[in-house]
Amino acid sequence: MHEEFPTDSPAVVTCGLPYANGDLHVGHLRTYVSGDAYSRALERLGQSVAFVCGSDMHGTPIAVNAAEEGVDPETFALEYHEQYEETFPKFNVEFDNYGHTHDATNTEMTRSFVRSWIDNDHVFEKEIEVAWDAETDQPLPDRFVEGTCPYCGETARGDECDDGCQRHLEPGEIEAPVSTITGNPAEYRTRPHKFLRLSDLQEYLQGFIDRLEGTDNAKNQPREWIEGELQDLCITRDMDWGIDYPSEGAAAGEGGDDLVLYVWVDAPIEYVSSTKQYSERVGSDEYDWEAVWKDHSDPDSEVPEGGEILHVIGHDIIQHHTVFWPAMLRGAGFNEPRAVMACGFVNLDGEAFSTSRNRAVWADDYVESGLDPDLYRYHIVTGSEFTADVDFSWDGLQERVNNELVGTLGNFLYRSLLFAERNYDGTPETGTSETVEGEIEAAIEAFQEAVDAYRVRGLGRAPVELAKFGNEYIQRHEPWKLTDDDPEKAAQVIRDCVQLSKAIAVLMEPVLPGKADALWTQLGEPGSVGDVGLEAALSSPPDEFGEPEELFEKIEDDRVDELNRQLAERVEAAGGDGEDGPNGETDGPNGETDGPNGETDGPNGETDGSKDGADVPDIEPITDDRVGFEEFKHLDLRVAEVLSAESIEGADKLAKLEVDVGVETRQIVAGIKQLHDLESLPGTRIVIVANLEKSELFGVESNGMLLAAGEEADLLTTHGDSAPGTKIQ
RNA sequence: AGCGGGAUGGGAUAGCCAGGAGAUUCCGCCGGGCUCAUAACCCGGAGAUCGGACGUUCAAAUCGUCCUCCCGCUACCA
Repeated sequence: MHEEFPTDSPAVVTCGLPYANGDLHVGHLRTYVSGDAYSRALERLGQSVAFVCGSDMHGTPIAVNAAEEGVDPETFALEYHEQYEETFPKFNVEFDNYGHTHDATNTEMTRSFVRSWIDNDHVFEKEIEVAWDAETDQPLPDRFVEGTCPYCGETARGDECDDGCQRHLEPGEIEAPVSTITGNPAEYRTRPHKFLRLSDLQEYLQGFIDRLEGTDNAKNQPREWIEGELQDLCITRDMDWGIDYPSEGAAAGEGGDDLVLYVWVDAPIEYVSSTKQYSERVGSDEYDWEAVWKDHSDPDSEVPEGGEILHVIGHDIIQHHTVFWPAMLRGAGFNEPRAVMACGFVNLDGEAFSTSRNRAVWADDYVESGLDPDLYRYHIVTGSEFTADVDFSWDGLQERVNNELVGTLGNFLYRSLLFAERNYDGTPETGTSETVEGEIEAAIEAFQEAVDAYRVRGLGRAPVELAKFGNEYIQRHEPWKLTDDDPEKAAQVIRDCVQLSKAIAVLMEPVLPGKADALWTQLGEPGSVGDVGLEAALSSPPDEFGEPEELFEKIEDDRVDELNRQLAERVEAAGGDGEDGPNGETDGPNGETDGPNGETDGPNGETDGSKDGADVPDIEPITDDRVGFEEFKHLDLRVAEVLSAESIEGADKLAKLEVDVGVETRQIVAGIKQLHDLESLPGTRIVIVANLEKSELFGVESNGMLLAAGEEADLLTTHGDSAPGTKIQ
């Protein structure tokens, strides 16, 4: 359906926006390194490409954290923005443009998107119930409220059930809301909000998903959502921090209604804005953002046309990029993504990162280690397939570097170029053999295939495979023996090796850009290898070059020991006393900090001391909300006798009980596993709600509910010896 | 139980979508070679019923069905 790369259209590669709310760690960097490598690979193929990104500045987590620190959200977010901007180049991640969602370009671009939706009649207003803090008299959007998820019953944030079922929650959905500002129960108030009518675009999205390229997870996962009924997206929030909703009544640019746009509206639009900034800087002759992003198809066409839009993200935000985002683009008359590449998590020594336990290797840790950024890049890109999880560890890094980069790649380059320089002052005067030329062509082919299949790992493998061939080749021909016996043959072999070295420089550029440039210079080539295409892999190297240097150095054992020790000490320090939140937060696995999802806060978390006090059990006030006697009578409470109790495999708390309720034997599930000795339960009289709706937990049917008091689940029983089945009234 | 990811020589991984001689790469083990090279590199070897069972096929690691086990997330009706 789509043409192979390179195409005549300009391309844009984007990475999920880092959320300006915390430090970056080596897990986050997987996306940025991969995007950078992929973008560089497209350039090697001759594709015109812009690589853009920006910081995500809005949303409630930033507003909440800024408020905690007593600074305004803009100052707070800008600080992280600047930090990110400085960090990326340290990993050779070089965006053509790096903006942020709060800048003038994105503010205006976002408003123009919204105006287009309004003009195209995709927006409607609806009164909805939103959480409200009565004490401070303010609305409580998204993370300003916590409560119970209506789908799974877990504690959830206002916009996302982060601990539970991971669902996106629309405003007003959360149950038993509590203000995170005052800790008071929140009220619901009716407020008018704006919605993007996704149902208008359902048919379009179904076609879109069939056209979408990229990794399998990104292509398959959204089908479930798109084929179901799409819920309209609430695009506004009652808060100050964000981009004002462009009110129809007010003058252009003026905000209205005290509403700002939901952070997931302006965040992806930054992809467009950032491209525009790049375009404006280099000139539209060089790169035209509108050619990429605008829809250039016929007005009636069902398929938009434009440039090649490629999104590199973590797989926690697939839904936003394959459902909401294309709908947003389509609704505003824009082009659609060609591919979404979603990567897996990064684990640390086989376990998930845990920022709250400080069990993480931060970007700064790596920078301070003094190790070359290309080593990290190689390790993370080739450590597993892109969609699979990948493990980061200092030991793993050492093994890969010492064996593959030093032993295979570096060694081949060094021995070849040194031999060439000593014996021929550079490139021997003869042509490349057919064998070697064929080998290089095959490597180029493999590289091209990796790009077309969106397999970043293949980009890193290609140069190492070629070096491996080189080592075999040089060993097989032993030119050091031939210099006297057959000088012509020796020159031929070394000429081949120099050509292989040059090809390796070109092929390794995407993943190992710094090292590739160093090699390029050693070869006596002018300029940067980043300026040449793949065809340079087969063109003649300069006649002369100087003595080469070792491109990679081994990582010594004591270095690794030291790095491991530092990490262990830090985990120890953080874990020893620094009480986690009750749930011991792990970071959104791979750390796509993009958007408000996938974010977890730092140590301060969301338990504020007053709530988890096990010490002074506050007696819950008795509710004023009276029920009538009739209503009470609806409950059918019965005495029951426990016949058996067994643990439910896999559940922390649940036990399966068989109880005798006189007329029959019931099976019920109760969350008492840790609180009672199950073996001692049979024979115990308990009280159950006999007419509770049946449900299934862990695949076990629960037909009724056991009653118990308080946190310790003190079982309700009878004072006398009422028979099982006796009704309680 | 649901969703997702796995199960491939001692460890870690590729191959599976587009079936074709039992399979990649890295480490480890055994033996040999080379000495241009960063104690590097090259060659050879031991070692596997490609989790299990059916099925489709001339042909299955690869496709289908069922099953077992592992991991992650979810579900924990107090």
